[in-house]
Amino acid sequence: MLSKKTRYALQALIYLAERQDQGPILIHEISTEKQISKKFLENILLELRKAGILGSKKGKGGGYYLIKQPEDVTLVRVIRLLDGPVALLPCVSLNYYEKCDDCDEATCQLRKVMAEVRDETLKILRTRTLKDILPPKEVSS
Amino acid sequence: MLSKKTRYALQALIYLAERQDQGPILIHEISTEKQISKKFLENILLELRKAGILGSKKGKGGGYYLIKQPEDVTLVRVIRLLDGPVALLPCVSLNYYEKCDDCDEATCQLRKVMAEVRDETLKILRTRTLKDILPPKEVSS
DNA sequence: TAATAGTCTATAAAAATTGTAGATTTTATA
DNA sequence: TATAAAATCTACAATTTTTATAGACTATTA
Repeated sequence: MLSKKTRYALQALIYLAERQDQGPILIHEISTEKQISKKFLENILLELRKAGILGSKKGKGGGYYLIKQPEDVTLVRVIRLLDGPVALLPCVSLNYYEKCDDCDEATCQLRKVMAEVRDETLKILRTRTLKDILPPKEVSS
Repeated sequence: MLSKKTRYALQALIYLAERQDQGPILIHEISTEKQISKKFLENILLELRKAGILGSKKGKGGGYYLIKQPEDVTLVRVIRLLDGPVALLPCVSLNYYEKCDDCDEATCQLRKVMAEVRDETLKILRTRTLKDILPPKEVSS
């Protein structure tokens, strides 16, 4: 399961993507609109900024804004940043690899299955971006 | 990531599958061989028994044994039992569904992506069984 | 220079995971 | 039939992770 942190991050990113031309948006506004604890959201937005996805401006008229195009922010990037590994076992994680003490990697069959799961998951999460999860435009009747 | 509980369960199942013809195996033996806390393992084996995957016998000469054929124990079954949902969001979980408070299911685009991830993951985990993760037979030279 | 708004460090609270204790029940067998 | 063996059950404890908060600090604007 994705953590709340990741889900909050995605919600905030959607909010900012929808207002990309409106200049800096207040943390407070996002936290109110999306019902996310403001202090918690601060940390999340900061991480997204440090990762180069968001920009920020301090002081009056400040706030956060998307500095990438929505189609350039992959879901896997956000998930890894806030949630950590995508893989189901540390020993098959590409970005957070750790040897597992219980399996011999050369022969462990579970590892092979989990590597397949990872690959199929990545196939999807690497190609889908923020743009793909923006709400569909309303069509008037 | 799979929990230790699930990983311990899989290890224990492998151990028992390899000894399916040897009658009941002691918890103590599995815990020693696989380096798993005995008391913790007790709980796990009990869950597997209640789920109808293992059988047990009390008293002298007792222990646990596999009551299904390894090819009939899917990985998804074990994972769901010990770990819970396979899906990355509660609102796309087939077995542990919960409405999410932050998305409108009809239009939420993230939900669609996560449903795809779930489907691809299930494609693999539903077809792979305990038999598939047993160690390969040694081939003499 | 006052008000605004993000940044930083640290901590606290809550939840989930992992692990333990000890009494109880069942079974085999001496 | 008494004894030892081994799973079962209930409850709790410790640890780790996740989620949330506090408050001082810095930068910016007007």
